[in-house]
Amino acid sequence: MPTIKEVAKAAQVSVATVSRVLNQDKNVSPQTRQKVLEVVRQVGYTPNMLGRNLRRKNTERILVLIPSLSNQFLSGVIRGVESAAKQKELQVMISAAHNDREAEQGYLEMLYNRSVDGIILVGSTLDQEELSQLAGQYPLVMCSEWVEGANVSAVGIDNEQAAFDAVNALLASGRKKIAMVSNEEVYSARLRTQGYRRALEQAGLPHKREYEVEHYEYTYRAGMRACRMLMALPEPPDAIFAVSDELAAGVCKALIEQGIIPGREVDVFGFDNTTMSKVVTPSISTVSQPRKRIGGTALELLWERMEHPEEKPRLVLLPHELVLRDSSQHR
Amino acid sequence: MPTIKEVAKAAQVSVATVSRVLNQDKNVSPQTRQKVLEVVRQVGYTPNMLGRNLRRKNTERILVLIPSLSNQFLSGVIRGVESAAKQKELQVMISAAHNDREAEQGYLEMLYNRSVDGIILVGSTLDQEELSQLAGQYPLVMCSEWVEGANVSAVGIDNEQAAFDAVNALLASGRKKIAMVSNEEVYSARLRTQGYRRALEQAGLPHKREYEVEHYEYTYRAGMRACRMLMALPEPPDAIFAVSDELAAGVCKALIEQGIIPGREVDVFGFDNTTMSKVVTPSISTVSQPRKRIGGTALELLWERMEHPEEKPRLVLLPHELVLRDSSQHR
DNA sequence: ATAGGAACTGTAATCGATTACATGGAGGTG
DNA sequence: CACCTCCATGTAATCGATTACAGTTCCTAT
Repeated sequence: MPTIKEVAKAAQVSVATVSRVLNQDKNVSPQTRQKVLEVVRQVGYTPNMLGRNLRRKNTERILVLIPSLSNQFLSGVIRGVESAAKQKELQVMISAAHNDREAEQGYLEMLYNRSVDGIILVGSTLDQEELSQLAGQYPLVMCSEWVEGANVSAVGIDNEQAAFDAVNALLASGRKKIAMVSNEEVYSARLRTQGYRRALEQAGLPHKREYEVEHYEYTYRAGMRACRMLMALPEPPDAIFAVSDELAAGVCKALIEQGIIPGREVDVFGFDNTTMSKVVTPSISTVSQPRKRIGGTALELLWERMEHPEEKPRLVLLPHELVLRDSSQHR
Repeated sequence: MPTIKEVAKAAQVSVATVSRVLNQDKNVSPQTRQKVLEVVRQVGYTPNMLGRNLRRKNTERILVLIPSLSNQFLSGVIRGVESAAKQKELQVMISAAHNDREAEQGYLEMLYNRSVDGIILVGSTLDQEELSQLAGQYPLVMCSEWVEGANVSAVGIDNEQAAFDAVNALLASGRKKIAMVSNEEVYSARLRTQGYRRALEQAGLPHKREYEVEHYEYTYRAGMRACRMLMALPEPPDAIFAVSDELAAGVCKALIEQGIIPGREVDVFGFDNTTMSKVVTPSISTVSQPRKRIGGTALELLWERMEHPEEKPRLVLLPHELVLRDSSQHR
């Protein structure tokens, strides 16, 4: 791998001139430019980014740090990030923190040690204090999942309202005994539980404690377990709202195992509009988030932080939509 | 963000000494070490990786380049890469190339320009020539999906044999009209088609051209389309083998739409043992690959290339397993 | 007592680029 | 012709670390 020095020698110019050619500096005569480019092509020179980055003090690279890779919804968000990043000529890298605090901190350190120019963080194991402090010093924004009270730019949907809407859809088709499968560890899920409660309250329905089932994983197994618990109650629910499609798919599977067809005796509602909600039979009603727009906005917010670090962080809420399918009655 | 120079001044030592302390060089007296560490903690110093990387000529960072993020199977593979990388103290970054040649080349350039120390490539749009050349110069290995004839280390399963086994399982339960949904653009799928044909041949069955359906996507929609085509044939198949679970799920969905229950009149077999194959009803028989082991081995192969670039690339095939579920008859 | 070596520390070169500043020549103007 | 400007190019400083080499001190063995 040749260096700029070797190129300079071969082209019989100084390294400065080579650098100018490569960085489109106008102060180069057409002939020298030609000659340099010729040599560059001939020896197959590519600038060493380690040198460039050190001098420029940046990398033109950002990191998207997500909790887990096997998340269809997030892959849509990342598509949004990628296409917005392309506009700004930023390279996008992804890493998974797996809800491991140490791993997360290891990746966040890339801000300190300048390995990346900024980070888009999806969820976090850090607290509001730590996040606010970090975001105050470095370009850091949150996306889809954020932390209550943290002074960090963020983008997502209005989770409380979305859950409220979903539950109202169930109420509208006559359901009265609506259960919820949630996860109090995640802020977005807590908000959804609040929306669920508000909808019940507004409809004048009591909200029974035993209708709120907790699970710390968004897996279909957890959904199955939750469903079995709910259906074993003295007064089983006639609708189940889960905070993710995979949970909802598990709920449906457990119902089917018991001979109950989702959408008939019991309605099921999911969240995120993933492929799974479309593929399973019956298909699952769900809340759709504008994934690509969320990702694109996250990048814009990050850019804002990079260009104007002094400005205040802001929260952007984008509109959600209900997608009604066979797992819930409707007309 | 303080630099090593400022730390040195504050600790009243030279930058060399600070560097020695930070890099566990034994030639430092306990007192100075103490003092330096004190200052480091106090000012919150973190070494700037851009400087370190330039000097050391490496980044201790590798890239896993995959075609798409929304792939449950690959996320397991990456878990395997991550845990093996942890042992070697390498940081793992992931990027998606989306089958876009330009995007792929942009990421591969990170080898040339030293942004990463090595790349694990899952599939590629490059040809054997280009890949061989690249892998000859830089640490590059392929994983799960590789390219015929490329002189590159790779790890995966024996796709031909796996398909052979899957089709034999269908034959064993009495199926005779077995169709296949494949993708001739992908080498692993071509191998699977070969295994399918070999199984039919060995069973003395003709392989009908119209039973081999092509699709260039691994989506459930493509699976549905393929299934509708197959079932519209004058002599529809009594079993359908798809090269991915998502395709298989689409096949099942289309069957159900026609009132046919997978596993009764028509068997369905998928590939990869993803969550989806378990969640859908009926659950789908599939081929399971040792994902984490594949990922771990990919990292070991990459490490081999990094440490001993002169040694010949090698191909590692790991064992697969059939997972029989409700979508296929069996006893 | 002195040579030799070990232990500790500092000076300065180095990695590969970018870029501020200096320089020299061409061309224009009064 | 003298002077100024502008363009093209080169020289050298710089980014922030690591590390080869050199120097100093002090201990030990003869």
